[in-house]
Amino acid sequence: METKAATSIFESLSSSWRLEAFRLLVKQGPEGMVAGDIASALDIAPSSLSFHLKALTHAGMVTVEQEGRFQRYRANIPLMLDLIAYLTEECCSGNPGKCVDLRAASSCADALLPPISPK
Amino acid sequence: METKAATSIFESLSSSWRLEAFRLLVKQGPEGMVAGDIASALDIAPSSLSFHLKALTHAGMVTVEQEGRFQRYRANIPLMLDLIAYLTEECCSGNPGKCVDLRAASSCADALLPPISPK
DNA sequence: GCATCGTTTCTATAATTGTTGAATAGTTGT
DNA sequence: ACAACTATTCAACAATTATAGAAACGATGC
Repeated sequence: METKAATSIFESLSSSWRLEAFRLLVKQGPEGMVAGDIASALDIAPSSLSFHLKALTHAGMVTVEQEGRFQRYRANIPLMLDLIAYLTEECCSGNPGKCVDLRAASSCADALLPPISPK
Repeated sequence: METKAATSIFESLSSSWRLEAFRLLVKQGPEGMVAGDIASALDIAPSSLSFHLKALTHAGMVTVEQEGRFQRYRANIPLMLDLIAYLTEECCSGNPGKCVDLRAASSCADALLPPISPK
């Protein structure tokens, strides 16, 4: 992943509306949600939601598919995982020992970083 | 993690300067880097870097410690991992089957999400 | 104490982002 | 073709964010 793509994604998650919408879609899984239902769930003006969904779509974090007169949105989980990989890659320059203490301090601990191994 | 804290973090990673600085610090590990070295590495004006490091510090993604006349910055790895946990929690409402295909599509695959288990 | 070094803060300006309501466009059912 | 429904686009305005250079601040060494 390039820096530009990553900043675009982070920017897309940097507003409350957009983060809440994305998390809602992550929770919803492959089923996704149509725009109107998202607007209802978040209690946001349709035009405002459209603005934010467009930002998420442009960043690639959500996909949209027409479904009759509805627009169905879905979270792009693979991209989310790629972003996580981008953020954590080269952690401590791949030096095993340096990371362990830092990992232990997280509430989610080891599950979220690739297994410790020499570079 | 609350939404507000998460958006603050995403916002702090949404500029190229800040993302590059943070990744540099992640790579550097516990050793961290002093402000001047970061500025040199990124080729950015000191006052501009200070502005961006302040944003990262305010979001909690980096810590700063005085070291003689230098300021040493370090990435907050545990918070990074907490952020990842926040982003991935409740994925597909904890419904095992729905996630597998999505996970497989990522270049980093299964390592990055908590093990699949019923809610 | 004074000059120097590393860094931050201040000031002004430029650029970007978010909000709202009205208008527009596409889809469906009659 | 028409009216109803879903959603996006547009336009104007308000608010926020980024930049660069100058000034200020704290720490160090002579």
